[in-house]
Amino acid sequence: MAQKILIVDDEQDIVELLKYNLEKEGYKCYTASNGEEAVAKAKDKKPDLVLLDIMMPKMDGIEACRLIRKEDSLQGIFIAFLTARGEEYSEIAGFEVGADDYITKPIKPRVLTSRIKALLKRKKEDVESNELVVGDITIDRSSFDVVLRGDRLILPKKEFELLYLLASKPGKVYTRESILNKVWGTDVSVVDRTIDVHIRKIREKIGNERIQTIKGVGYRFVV
Amino acid sequence: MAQKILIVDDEQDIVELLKYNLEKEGYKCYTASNGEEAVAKAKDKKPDLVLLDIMMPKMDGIEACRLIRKEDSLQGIFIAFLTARGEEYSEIAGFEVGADDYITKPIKPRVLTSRIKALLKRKKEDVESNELVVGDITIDRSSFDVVLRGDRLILPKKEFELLYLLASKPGKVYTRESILNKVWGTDVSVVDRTIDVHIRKIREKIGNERIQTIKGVGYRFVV
DNA sequence: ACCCAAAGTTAAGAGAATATTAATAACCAA
DNA sequence: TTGGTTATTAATATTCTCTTAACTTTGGGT
Repeated sequence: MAQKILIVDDEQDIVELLKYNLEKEGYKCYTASNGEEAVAKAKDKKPDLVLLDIMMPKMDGIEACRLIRKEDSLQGIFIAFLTARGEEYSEIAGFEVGADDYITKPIKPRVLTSRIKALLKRKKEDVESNELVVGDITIDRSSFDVVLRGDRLILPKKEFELLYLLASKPGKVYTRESILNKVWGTDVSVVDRTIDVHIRKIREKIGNERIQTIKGVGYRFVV
Repeated sequence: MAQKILIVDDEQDIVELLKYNLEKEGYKCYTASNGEEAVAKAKDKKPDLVLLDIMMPKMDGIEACRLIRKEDSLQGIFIAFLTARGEEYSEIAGFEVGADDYITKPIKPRVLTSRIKALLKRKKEDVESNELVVGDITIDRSSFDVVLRGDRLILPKKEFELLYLLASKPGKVYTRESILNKVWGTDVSVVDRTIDVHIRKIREKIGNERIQTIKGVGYRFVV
């Protein structure tokens, strides 16, 4: 199935230009003209990639990006900013908010398509890896459930993400810091005990022995 | 250890600018001024990232990139092109030849460092999952495991760090002073017996003969 | 062989990190 | 909004690591 791209810009000309060129390459395109619309359409269409202009009325691209990143259902989505040359600050903010790439205007169609192809190729490779089987546990990102020796468990989001992280590299010790970065994100600030509490909840459900504590270091999942 | 960046550009000013800014961020930088030199230095220094100008005398960046990609010993290396605005063709060729990113001139230091950090962060996490194999012992930083002839041992943090230090250079004698500096840090003050006690605990677990005492000097790990 | 500084040993207590519990806050769906 | 679930925090308990002190042993130098 064709990969989907959501194009967001308040200048209609640019939207058309992009849409024309990308559809020629076989991508399915959707469009939006401001941040709010972008977030709504992203939730609705679940595109693979969002091309997001930064300067827009109502809600700017940075904010839209932040909201999209927060959305559970839009996890592996790629976001690339469209930015005019010279918007130095925005570029930095863009990366901090989790952009995967940014593309400078004026847009050169051949460059654009080449670049997008490269981006989406990476993505395609990632995506197929969403069912984890470790020992007697199966963790499935797409259905969001954990199956332990035949029993289906339901974990809330944070617990799921945390378990998924640990189980994705069995044996590897994750420090509290890296757990925070990966499960909670870089900008939030939560107290350390929060992690313990989540670990405890998970242990309650899957058994104590599967997650080990390495005191002074972190946690790891063992088979 | 600091991550290494190889900067390649024929314009000395640009090389200096990049070097200055990246070293300020704590990266170790090497430089080259043309494609041939770049390939040679890449093989020699094994950088984590190559910043590669496209237009250069002797051998251009595209060709250099191709050669680096072919080199077995340089597998996981990252390559980002430096490209002047308007070099449309080159950008496309760059992606086709396997660039991970490209950065447009004129270079804005804050954007550059922000971007490079994002790139290298991904990489660092992979690399650091390295294991040390000395004789019949395997010491794995990422899992915090010490495996002795198949048996998995769990050492507390300090013991682990100490063993890791000694085992990282088998045969080398570490003085008490340097052990303190590296395992405990420069500012703390602990009594000398503390080291003995830790050594003892380690010896208990891995056997006496693997860590030798050189009286009046220090300790060393032997195979 | 003796002395003495350096290293080894042991056990106990301080201290730090994590576990647990319960209460509160944020969130989401009906 | 409301009711129910999830997330976070605070307070307290528990566990394990680290350090120390006191004492013993070792081994090189005279």
